[in-house]
Amino acid sequence: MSFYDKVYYIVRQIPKGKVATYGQIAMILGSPRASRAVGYALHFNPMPGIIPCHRVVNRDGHLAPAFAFGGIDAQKNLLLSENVPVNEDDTVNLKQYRWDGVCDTSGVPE
DNA sequence: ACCATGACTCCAT
DNA sequence: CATGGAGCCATGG
Repeated sequence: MSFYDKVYYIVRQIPKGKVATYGQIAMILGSPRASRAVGYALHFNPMPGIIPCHRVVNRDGHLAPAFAFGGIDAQKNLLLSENVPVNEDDTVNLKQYRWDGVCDTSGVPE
């Protein structure tokens, strides 16, 4: 499994009604500073319908400025559909909605 | 191995 | 709070 594939695997596991940050995904993959590579991975192969990238936000909970599914508006709409409130600033309350699931690569296929 | 790229993050101004 | 510069990482040429 490539780094990117792991990213997709992790993102796919984000439970409905929760969001994860690039940094958190990177941390789960074992490289807390690879947030950049994570974002790049999602960008170059978003796999619509399979990877809920709308649940992936930056450290501020701010939605991606270049959401490929139809813009931030679409991403915001998707989050709202999952009971995840989005502020006027296009941000979510990480304090309450940050994904606190598994934090290791135990179940991540190589 | 080196350079360039990018949905990131941190620090300084 | 807005803007700019530098650091980090994985991938591809």
